[in-house]
Amino acid sequence: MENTTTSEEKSFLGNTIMEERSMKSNGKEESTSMEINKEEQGKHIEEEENSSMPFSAYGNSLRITKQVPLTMEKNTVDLLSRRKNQEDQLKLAEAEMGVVKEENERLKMLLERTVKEYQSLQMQFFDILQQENKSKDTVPSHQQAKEEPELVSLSLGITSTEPKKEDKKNKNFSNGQEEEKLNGALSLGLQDYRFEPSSTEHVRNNSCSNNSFEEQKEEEPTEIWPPSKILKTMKSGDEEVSQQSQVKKTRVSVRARCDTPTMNDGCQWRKYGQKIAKGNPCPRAYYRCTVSPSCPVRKQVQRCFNDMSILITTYEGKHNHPLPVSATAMASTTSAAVSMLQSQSSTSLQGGLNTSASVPISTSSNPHGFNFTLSQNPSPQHLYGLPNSSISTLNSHPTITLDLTTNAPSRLSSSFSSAPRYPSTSLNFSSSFSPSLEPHNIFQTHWNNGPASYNNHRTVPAYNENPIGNLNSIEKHPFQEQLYQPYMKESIVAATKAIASNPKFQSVLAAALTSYVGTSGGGVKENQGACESSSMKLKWGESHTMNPIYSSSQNGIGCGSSYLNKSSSFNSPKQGGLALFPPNSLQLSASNNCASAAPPDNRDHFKL
DNA sequence: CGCTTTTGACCTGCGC
DNA sequence: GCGCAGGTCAAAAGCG
Repeated sequence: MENTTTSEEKSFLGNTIMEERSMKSNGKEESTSMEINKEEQGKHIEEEENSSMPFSAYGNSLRITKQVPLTMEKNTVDLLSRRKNQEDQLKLAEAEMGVVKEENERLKMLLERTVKEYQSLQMQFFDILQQENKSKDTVPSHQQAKEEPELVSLSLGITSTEPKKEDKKNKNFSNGQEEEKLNGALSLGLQDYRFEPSSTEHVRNNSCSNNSFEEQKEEEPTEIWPPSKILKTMKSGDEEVSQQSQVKKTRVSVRARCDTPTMNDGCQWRKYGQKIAKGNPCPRAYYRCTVSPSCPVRKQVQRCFNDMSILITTYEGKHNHPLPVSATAMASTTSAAVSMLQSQSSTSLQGGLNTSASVPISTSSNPHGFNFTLSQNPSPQHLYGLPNSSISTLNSHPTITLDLTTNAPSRLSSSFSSAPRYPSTSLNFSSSFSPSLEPHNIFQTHWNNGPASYNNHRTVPAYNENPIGNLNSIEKHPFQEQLYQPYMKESIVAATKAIASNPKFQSVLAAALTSYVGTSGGGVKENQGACESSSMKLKWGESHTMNPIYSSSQNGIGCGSSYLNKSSSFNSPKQGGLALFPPNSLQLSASNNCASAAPPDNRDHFKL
């Protein structure tokens, strides 16, 4: 202020109003910013007023003296106008602060509501489980025995072990107890996904099979589970064993579009064989889980002959070791699918060997939702008039297919500029994601915090209380609008509808969503390394035909799996993050096919 | 050098 | 019992 006074004095001494004006306009004290606080402004004004006093005191000349009244008047007017402006600015700033505060409050409330909704959803989930447990009390003991393990395991398939083969395969275990310990102790969460065998959901044979899984037909010719087989096993006396055998062979097939040789599911796999299967010139690769030497889980990877962009990954078995975070997504999802299949199977068996169990897991109105296909029946059957659901049986390999390639409406395709060619849909899992579900990183940035973050976005809560209603309301909130990408909203809406019509779908969806979140959350974060060489980006709607999470391995195998893996050992086609996110859904894109060998440095390049 | 992939041989189950 | 197909083994080769 000292300088100001000095300059003003000079100005005043300069005897011209123009000079003063010039000085004021150029002076530092001129407040042009709202950032100046009231106190400073007050001082400023006061000093300026005082500065005018010396002026008259100096009174160097008559001429100057004569100008004093005019100068003072102008000065006063100027000061008043400035003060007015400052006050206006102050008010403006206060108003903005008020807006910000309101927004802050709104966000707080949103967060609280989200937390509440999450808790509510959790309670509902547990209630369902409890109800299921109650209903299970009435189920034959042998079935309980069969399904029990399912409850406690985060498995890709169903466990159990065929006496003969398993003994051979598990020879690494010193004894059965040890293995049991592993199975029990190492199980991860999300194991409680089960499905209520609601009778109303069964036996809805729909002949329409427009979208039946063609690949499934090829690979797994649908046929009715021969009653003779069932009878034979039942006659064998050891129902439990037969059940387990059946369970053991249950498979979960994931159909997803993927440019890379294999899908990244978060696990570490080692290829142990390759064969040309009948009906498909594309070789089928056989992988086994290498996270644990004794892990019985196997997976088969094969391209769809009709659409080479589609990768069919079939899982069988149950992990007997802790899974990488990135792998839990796929595991929980497949586990849920298996559980559903199992519940259906058991229900069917209960009902007199009728194998036409049906589970409506997809809806015609769910263009990018989950598409589950149960392979347990002779001919694909659509349940609930759902074109994408079918049941078939592959000998002793009941298979449930998660079809993540369903075409989405052209409208959707266009909205996601990038993947015009593959308008796929569905809730893909990434870590992908995935994305690189990503699932393949699918979500790293937004979902770093896992489920919690996810919930904060109100995706889950949205359908919890009032699915459709909330979703609709979401569209009205700009803030939420950003969070909810169009495809996301549509997926959720579709999922909501499906849930409304099928209780079992809740579990599946829950698992899938969990996968969604889980992958993006921990999985992606922890394992993105491998695949992000090309700065994986988690972009909503960016189109890439490849699944976000998928990464390629050294040999080209490795659809996004690597990016999820931290360890360098996770290179190759082995890993995965939940990569079930089709192009049109959550997508993680990589400028290149994420190579497993990608430098870890690029891990956190995910964007939403 | 250790791990992974490749690939031909072998094993197993099923249908005829 | 034979043939076919799916699935697995294991030695050799490749890769980092």
